[in-house]
Amino acid sequence: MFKEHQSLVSRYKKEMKNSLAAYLQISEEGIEEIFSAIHFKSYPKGTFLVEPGEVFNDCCLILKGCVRQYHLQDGEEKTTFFFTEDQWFASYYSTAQNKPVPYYLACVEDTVLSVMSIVSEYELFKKYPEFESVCRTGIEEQLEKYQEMLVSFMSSSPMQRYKNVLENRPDLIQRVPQYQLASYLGITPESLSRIRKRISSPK
Amino acid sequence: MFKEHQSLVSRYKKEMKNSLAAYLQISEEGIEEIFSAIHFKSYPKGTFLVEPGEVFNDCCLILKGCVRQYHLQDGEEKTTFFFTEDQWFASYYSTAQNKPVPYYLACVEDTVLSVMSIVSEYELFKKYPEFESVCRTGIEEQLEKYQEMLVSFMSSSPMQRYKNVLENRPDLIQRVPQYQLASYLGITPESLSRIRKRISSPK
DNA sequence: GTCCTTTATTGACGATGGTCAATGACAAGC
DNA sequence: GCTTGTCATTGACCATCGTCAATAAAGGAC
Repeated sequence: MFKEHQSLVSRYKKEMKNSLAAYLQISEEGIEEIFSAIHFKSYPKGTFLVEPGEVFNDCCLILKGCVRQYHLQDGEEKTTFFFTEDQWFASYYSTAQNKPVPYYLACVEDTVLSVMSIVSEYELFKKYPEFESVCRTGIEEQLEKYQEMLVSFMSSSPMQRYKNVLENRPDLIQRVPQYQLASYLGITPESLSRIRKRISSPK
Repeated sequence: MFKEHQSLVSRYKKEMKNSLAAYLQISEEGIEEIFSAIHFKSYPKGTFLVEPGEVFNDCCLILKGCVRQYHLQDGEEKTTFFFTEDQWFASYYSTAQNKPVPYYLACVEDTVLSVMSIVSEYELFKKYPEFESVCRTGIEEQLEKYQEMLVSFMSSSPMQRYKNVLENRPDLIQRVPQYQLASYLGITPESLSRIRKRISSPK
């Protein structure tokens, strides 16, 4: 683990425990048991969390850093998501069906995650229905978010999509190489370059 | 309710009760209570289930028919989803936050739904954790499905998207007017028409 | 620092999509 | 039957995107 991550992690641990206690009206031991199923991990830039062909069994929350999801299509990288601070990801399908995922998850930056295996999650759900409730609500929110992303993507042009990113996730443009951002917008790096030009010098 | 829907509905009711009993290891009365919160409704083609500005409080499963989600953007209809048999939809965000939805849900055909209000759902969750578990799993599946849709949409061209529909939901092409399908694919009716031509007569 | 790889930009050109207008096909209402 | 309105198709024209190639800029390794 990186030196600069060690103090971060101990802070995150405290925060996480406080959040658990705030959201769950259960016994101290319950909180403790759930907390002990959470692992804090630190990865250097470039690390793959999972690669095509592997089963992905974890639910990961980003505490610091950035993770990119992409797959190869005819030799081309297609970037589909950038996860950053406070966003989480998992593949319930891969875990439940024991099927490999078709994509890479790669750290775009040095990254700190809190990780819980889906199996522990399910065991804890049985034991603490209230924990299941909190997680279910989180999943509902995530579902809503993905629906909105889909709607937004379907009903806008590449230029509008770039402007959306500028508006809603301006940090991404600094953090992420442009060719990755381009495929995230569904276009080629050349087109993104021209869109940026068109925006900066509108005739 | 349509005459031809009445016998359908009584069949669906039986099926639904059987499914509940199969998935939930709880008392007869529990099943009965959950079942009684489900309402079966039949709507003629053209009915709006919800319109922009209204709060949407239900979780709807399509037993028969087709529902289209769309919104207006600069006066243009943007179709974002077609829900058909065995698919369900809800807006947990709208219900939980008491915020209006920004879209229409309109029946493209005469449609039969099973409906449960989200409020009853949450009450039943408290009473029957096992019911919550089953629903959570359903939501996880839905989340996974939307992620895949998003990935598929992001990484394919209009022509590929049309071919995907041909492949995966061929019925849609018969059931739905082409101008609605076009905006579902993110293009204009004219472009869809040309894509169809290109496919049918490849030079 | 230099070298080398990766990434970003630019130009040229063909393919595709958007727009507008005209036409054709079809169904509903009278 | 005719009319009307809706939807689908086609053509013309321009904007944008993809592709390929060349060049410039940035970042790492040494």
